[in-house]
Amino acid sequence: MTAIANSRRRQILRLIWDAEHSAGEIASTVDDVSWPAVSQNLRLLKNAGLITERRQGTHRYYRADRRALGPLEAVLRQMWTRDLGRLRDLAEAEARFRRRRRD
Amino acid sequence: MTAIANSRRRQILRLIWDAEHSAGEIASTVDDVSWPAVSQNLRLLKNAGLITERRQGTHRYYRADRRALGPLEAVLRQMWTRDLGRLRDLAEAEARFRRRRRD
DNA sequence: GACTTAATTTAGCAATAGCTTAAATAACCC
DNA sequence: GGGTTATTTAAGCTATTGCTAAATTAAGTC
Repeated sequence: MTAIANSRRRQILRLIWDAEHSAGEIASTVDDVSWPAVSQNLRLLKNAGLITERRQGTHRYYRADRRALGPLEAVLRQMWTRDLGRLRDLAEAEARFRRRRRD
Repeated sequence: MTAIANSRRRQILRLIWDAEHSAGEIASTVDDVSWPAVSQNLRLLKNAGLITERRQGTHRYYRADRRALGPLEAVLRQMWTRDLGRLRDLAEAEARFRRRRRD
């Protein structure tokens, strides 16, 4: 529960929702944060049993364990679409602002 | 989301799930915690829009806003029954212990 | 108005969460 | 073995969280 209470971790979960990704891919996608921070969040998610880890060579691939997430899945989906809504609103406000300046 | 990440607040929500209760009733039911602490958690829940408040005289009655909780309801129910399970397990372990001592 | 009861707000404190930088591990390649 | 790449662990720091005790507000009663 506390695992998905954090927005960075929700972002990570979204990244590894449909397909597995290596720690490096995740860390370079999530920005404004260092690699170790991402690694720590991955460990927390794994300890909570919400993601799976597959090691291959020097890489570690992570993936959301949707079964383990249970009813949290619905909550996550709601929050993700809400985030998208906020982004869209921001973009629209930005566009209105530019249009007004141009006129 | 962070609102229900806290076990005290989940406990409060369970108390005011089916019927409204006054702040005092809630505070005296939830134990190991002071009134102000309960009051603060109630305010947090209210700011998050998850509970409603009705004032009558010197009393304030709170109640869970199940519509606002949306998919969080399923998560809460799962956690509550899980807590019950833990309590039952504890009780059973306790019983086994006593039985063994009695023999 | 003074008094009681119900509840909240304020101030301050201890524990925790999440981060950063630097050091360590682990698998691979030459 | 030495070097490189991928990732984690460790140590330490700051911000936030949840609490308590004390002060405050608010509504009713005499």
